[in-house]
Amino acid sequence: MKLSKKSEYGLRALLELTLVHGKTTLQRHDIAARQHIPLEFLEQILLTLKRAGLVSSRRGVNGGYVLIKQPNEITLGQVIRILDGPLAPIGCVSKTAYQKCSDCPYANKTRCPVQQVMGTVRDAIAGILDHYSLADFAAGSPKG
Amino acid sequence: MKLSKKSEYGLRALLELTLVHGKTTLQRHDIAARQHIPLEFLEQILLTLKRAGLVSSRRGVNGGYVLIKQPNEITLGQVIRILDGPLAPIGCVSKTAYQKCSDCPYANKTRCPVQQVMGTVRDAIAGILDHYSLADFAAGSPKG
DNA sequence: ACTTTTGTTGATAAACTCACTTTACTTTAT
DNA sequence: ATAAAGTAAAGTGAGTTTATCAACAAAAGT
Repeated sequence: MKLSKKSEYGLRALLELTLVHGKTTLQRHDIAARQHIPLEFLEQILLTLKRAGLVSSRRGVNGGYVLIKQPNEITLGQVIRILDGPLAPIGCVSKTAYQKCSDCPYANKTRCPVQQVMGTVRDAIAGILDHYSLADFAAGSPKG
Repeated sequence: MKLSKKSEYGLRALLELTLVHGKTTLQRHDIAARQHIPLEFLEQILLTLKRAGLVSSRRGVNGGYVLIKQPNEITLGQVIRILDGPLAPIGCVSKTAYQKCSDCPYANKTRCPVQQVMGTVRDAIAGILDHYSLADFAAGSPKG
C-alpha cells in the first residue's frame, strides 16, 4: 500500500508549478531545489508528465515547464496513475486497468472475498484522490 | 498502492481456517490446494502468522493449523500489517509505524500538502481494513 | 523402537522494481 | 557560434518479492 518516490516527487513538482501557474515558468533545477528532488530523476518524471499531457515545456535559454491545464482540472489520482499505475490494491478490482486474476479459486465464479474488500478499499482511495485537485492540494485544504 | 501476493495468500489461508474454525484443523497442503497457493511459500506465511500469534499448529500425523483467536477478533488490517507492513502510503502518516520524512522541504514546519492528503488516504484504508474481521471476510459481507 | 507424517528453519536464487545516474543528443536565445 | 536549456534511452546498484530446496525436529501410529 505504498506511494513511490516517483509519485511523491511528481506531486511536489506539480505543486510548485501550480503555485506559479499563470505567472511564470519554472526550470528543472528550480523545482528540484525547492522540493529537494534529485535533478535527473526529476527530469524523467517531468518528461512522463509531459507525454501524458499535463505539462508543457520550452527548451533553450529561457525555457522551463508550465502546467498545461488548470490546477482544478488535474486530480492527484490522475497524476499517481500516470506515474505509479492503477490505484487499486489488486488488478481484479481496478476500474482503469482491470486484469482478471489468473489463478484465483473464485475466478469468474461467485464473488471472491478478497476482491470484495479490496474493491471497497479501491473505491475509498479513488474517492479521495480523484476528487482532490492540484488547486486543493496547493491550498492545503484538508478535504477535497 | 499495491497488496503483495504474500498478504493476499495470507488472507486466503486465514479464510480457509476461518471456514473450518471450531470444527477441524487444516494441513498446509489442504490450504494450498484449496486456494492455489505455492506450498512452500505458504509455509513461510503461516509461520509468520504463527509468530504473530494468529494461528497455532500441531505436528504429526493428524496435525495442521488452527486459528488461535475468534474470527471476529482478527481484522484484515492486522493481517496485512503483519505480512506487508504499515497500511499508510507514506511513512510520515503511519500511526503504527511513523517515520519522519528526512528530506522533505516541509519537514517539521507547517503542514506538508502531501502529508495532508496521504493522511486522509491512510485513514480511509485503515478505516475499512481495521473494521473488517475474518468473520466478515468469510461471510462475504460487503461492508465491515 | 521405528517409521511416517507432519511442521520448522535457514539458505539460496531468479525476477522484478525502485530510485536514480549516465551519456548522448536536440532545440532555442543571444 | 555558443551556452543554456530540455529530450531520450539505457544502465546500474540495492533492495524486495516470490518463491524453492534441503536438512531438521517433533508428534502419532504401528
